[in-house]
Amino acid sequence: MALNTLGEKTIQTDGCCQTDGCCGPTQILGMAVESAENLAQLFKAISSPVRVQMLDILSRHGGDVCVCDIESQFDLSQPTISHHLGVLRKAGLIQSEQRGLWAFYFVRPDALAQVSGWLAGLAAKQA
Amino acid sequence: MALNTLGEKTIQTDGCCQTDGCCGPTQILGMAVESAENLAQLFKAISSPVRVQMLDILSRHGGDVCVCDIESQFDLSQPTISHHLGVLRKAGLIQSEQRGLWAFYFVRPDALAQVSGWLAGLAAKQA
DNA sequence: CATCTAAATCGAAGTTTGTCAATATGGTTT
DNA sequence: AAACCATATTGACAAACTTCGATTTAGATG
Repeated sequence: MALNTLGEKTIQTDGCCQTDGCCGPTQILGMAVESAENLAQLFKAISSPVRVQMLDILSRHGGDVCVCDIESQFDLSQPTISHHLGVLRKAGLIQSEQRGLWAFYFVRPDALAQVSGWLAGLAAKQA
Repeated sequence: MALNTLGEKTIQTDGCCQTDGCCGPTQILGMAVESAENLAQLFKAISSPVRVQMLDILSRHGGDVCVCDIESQFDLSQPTISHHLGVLRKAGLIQSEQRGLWAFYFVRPDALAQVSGWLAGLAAKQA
């Protein structure tokens, strides 16, 4: 159990361990580094105003949206739009489908739910 | 309404407008740029593995956590820890309280709920 | 087949981020 | 008051990100 220099407990152990020696201060890190990296990567993918708006557009529309229509909503070059869509796609948050000359994008609700769920869990643990 | 060069509708208008001319293609962007920037800033604050783990630690523990105990969970210098905590604090996701020599941090569930809520809304809109 | 079009990729410039050593700040102990 | 301790701030540097112009790719059209 972690003690500060006053000898006070600075981390309360929960349920499983009420006594010293049961589980040390390392216990307060309950998340695998790997999970943290996966989650951080998802958050990083959303962490741009452009990509937030892209997700908004795609979700607001029930189905597929043509890249050309996304492009027209921003004052950005075509390569930049393509880059941002690529970031969201590589993160697994959206998916694309080629139909003829056009590419259509749509959100992957499962991926969004995963991120949303983790955040909801954080807030919920706060009694 | 957006048409591709085949003359096909590439964006379906929803409920409010079924005919051309009611609301143009600009309608598909339903979010204020300002909101997008605010949300993106919150996501950016979470978009690092270190800060994801910090949020996990703080939420896993019901109350305040001393900085010294957070520090001991990472193989990072003290200034770096302080920097990451500062990013989360400036974003409004966590809050700190000075008690004597020590600083204690805790999460702000309302801020987490805001982000989580937006994401849940995105996923929900997908019928 | 030559041309056109939509989207992706490449390469480069400018900006932001992550990290640490050094230092500053503000409270505590002797 | 002098020394000490925990945390924050500053300054510097490397890595990553954003953006664009130029080019490439792949499908459609004449």
